Amino acid sequence: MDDKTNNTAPAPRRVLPKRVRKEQLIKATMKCIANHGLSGTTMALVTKEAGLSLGIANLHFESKEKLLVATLQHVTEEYNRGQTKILDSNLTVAGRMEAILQFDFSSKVATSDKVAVWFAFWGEAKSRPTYQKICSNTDFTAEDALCALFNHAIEESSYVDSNAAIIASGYTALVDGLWLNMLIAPKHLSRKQALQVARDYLATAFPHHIKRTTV
Amino acid sequence: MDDKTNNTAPAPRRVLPKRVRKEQLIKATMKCIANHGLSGTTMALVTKEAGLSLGIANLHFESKEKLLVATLQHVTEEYNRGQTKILDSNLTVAGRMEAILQFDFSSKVATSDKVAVWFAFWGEAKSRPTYQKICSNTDFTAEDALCALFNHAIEESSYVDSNAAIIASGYTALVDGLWLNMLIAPKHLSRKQALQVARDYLATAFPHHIKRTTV
DNA sequence: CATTTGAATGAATGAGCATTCATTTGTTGC
DNA sequence: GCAACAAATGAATGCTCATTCATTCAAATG
Repeated sequence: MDDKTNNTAPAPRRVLPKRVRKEQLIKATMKCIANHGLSGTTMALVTKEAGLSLGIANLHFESKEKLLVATLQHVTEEYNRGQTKILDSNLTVAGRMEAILQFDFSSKVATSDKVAVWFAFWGEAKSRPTYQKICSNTDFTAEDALCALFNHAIEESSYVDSNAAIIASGYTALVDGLWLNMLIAPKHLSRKQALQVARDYLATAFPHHIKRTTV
Repeated sequence: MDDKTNNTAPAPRRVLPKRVRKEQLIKATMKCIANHGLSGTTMALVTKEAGLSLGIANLHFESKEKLLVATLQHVTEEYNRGQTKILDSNLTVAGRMEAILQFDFSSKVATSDKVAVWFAFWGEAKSRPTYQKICSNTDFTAEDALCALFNHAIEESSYVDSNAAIIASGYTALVDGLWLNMLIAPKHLSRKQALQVARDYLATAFPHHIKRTTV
């Protein structure tokens, strides 16, 4: 009787394709960074979190450093893809703006885990060219895309004295700053409040496109 | 020839008061964090940077952790003191606003070294209650103080539909975000540009107090 | 000048951690 | 059913680094 119901499950070892293993490990890395910080993230913790053996991360990623970079890329690429999808959609300019707002503060993007990863790397970026490149490229991409949208809005309603580049720069920084505050003091700044602050910013810049929520 | 002119200066040991040593070590820690990141900051590096012996940091701070916390506090307290000094001054409301803008993007505050320290700890704050408390308290203090100033401005010029709390929250987040971008991509966002973005924000909210810089 | 005090030093210690690789085990082709 | 192969494991290895503490030395005291 090779009974599978023994509760001290010994070693249900499985062979799975590389893709699946990599994904498992990246997910586990994100959780570890969120819960223990970048400095507290060890290979032992990550592999335990993934329910796998110690050696497996090096098998699939070659080194801890490469696993970390892959994790950062995973998060940033996910963000850029989501943003691009909205900006390339066939919504109206106002519709796209509203969608961006919802996206930036949705429960999918503004997840504590993901934002924690984001800032963990940002904090080390100054001394790590690899991290710096990934982080800044993500930000540039996001900002440039927004700039294009804002220029359309300015043309459409001929706002005077408006500078799309400045507003895009401001909006990007504002979102980063709000995420930071949500991360560190979620009880002080909720997602809903952060969304209100961001909407307020766009409503002020583009009153014909975005309506301020009544306070 | 026991020649004292040998250029590998041997050991001009000095005894100095605790206060001075502590300050030296905190300065050195800031530099290390800026140049090597929090994870790359070792006791050996810090003490070498300070030109002192390996054991001295533990002598004066008891542990690495306590040295790091002292460094974070040094930076945050300096910021809060500077901000308070402006807000408690006898300048007009508009004058205080302008002074805050200049202060937040002055070469004293927005120094690469200091901002790097700031964000290095912010990145780890989620998993470190001690860091989290210091970082979030600093932000609350700054935000509350601004909120009071903005309320005065609203009374003064009876702006309609303005909510000081939201604007303060937004301004604080905006400054954090701008610092972040300056830190990571100084070539993409200069101090001057960042100041313009921040001024734009306040000029939009308080047009009677702050004038937009022409673009 | 002799003595005491405690600041400063840095070699030695030991803990923690990434990485390696011999071994085990599941899978595939014959 | 049996090789041959590749995925997975985790004990062992060796390195990095915070911390300790016996020793050295500058200043204060009489």
